[in-house]
Amino acid sequence: MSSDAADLQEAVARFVRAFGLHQPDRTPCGTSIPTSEAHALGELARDGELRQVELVHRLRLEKSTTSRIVAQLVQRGWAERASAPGDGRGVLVRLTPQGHQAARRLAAARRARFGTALERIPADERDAVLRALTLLTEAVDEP
Amino acid sequence: MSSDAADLQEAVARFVRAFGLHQPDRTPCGTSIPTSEAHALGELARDGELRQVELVHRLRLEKSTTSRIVAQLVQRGWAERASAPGDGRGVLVRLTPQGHQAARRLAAARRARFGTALERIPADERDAVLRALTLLTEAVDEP
DNA sequence: CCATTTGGTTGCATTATCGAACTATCTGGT
DNA sequence: ACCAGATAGTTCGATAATGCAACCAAATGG
Repeated sequence: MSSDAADLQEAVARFVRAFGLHQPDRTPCGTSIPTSEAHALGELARDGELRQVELVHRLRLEKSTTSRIVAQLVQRGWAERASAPGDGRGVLVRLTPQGHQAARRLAAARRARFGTALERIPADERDAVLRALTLLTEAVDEP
Repeated sequence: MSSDAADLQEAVARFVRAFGLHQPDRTPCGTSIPTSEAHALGELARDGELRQVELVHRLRLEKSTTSRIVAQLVQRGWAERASAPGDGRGVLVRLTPQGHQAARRLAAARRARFGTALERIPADERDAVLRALTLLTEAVDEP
């Protein structure tokens, strides 16, 4: 049985719905922060601080959208803007201590959600699933 | 190397961004109809006609949201509502000829998009990717 | 026959996204 | 040095999508 484009399309569509990616205001992980902020928070937690433009690239959003997301993080007291060293145009976004704490909560919620999912995948298939997802991401990614 | 929840979370996050699931007004497949309508259209094309409540289940959306999506399809002239046979409350959503045509266009666009993605996946991995995606969908789906 | 469940619709509130217009800064070529 | 063009951000306006609550109509089951 060889897979064709339609099968793949359908599998992706199913995944999107099953995972609840339709809900923009609630992360699939159950925390109460908006999805985009969760993505941004995750990236920021990874590096502690990031150029805003780097966030644009990682999140694949318009700079205007990204600017707003950062503004929201700042408003929550989770991040602060500083001017980027060596570039007067740039903004450096840095997590505050509360931001780091929020990121830890988010990470815990994610672990919970993905942990139970992982348990439902036969142990000897887990690496294959992860690998497949990575392959698919690269395949679907347009440059 | 065994996968853990964090790896899975990250892989999913990457996929979501790479595939462009953030854009609500344009399907990842490049057609100009809104994402939700595309999903609905796909399901309707599959069966020709569906109870609206069935659409609610398949799309995993609120009945209000679904009602609106159907209204939009009707407004485009792609679907029509009829009262469900044997149930005076129910609505039967049926694709019009133009609706079927739109569905074919959508299917073609999807094939194009997923076809090139598929080409980028090594041939001997394709079945594995599809299988993994299905496994993941089941794992992530909460009852 | 009435209470409850089920299927739908509409109004209200939130959130998200993009593109365009505008400002500020940096960079490369002359 | 200087100016044109690229780059980084912000703000504004328009669109889309979603959920919840309130409400109505039809079915169902004691």
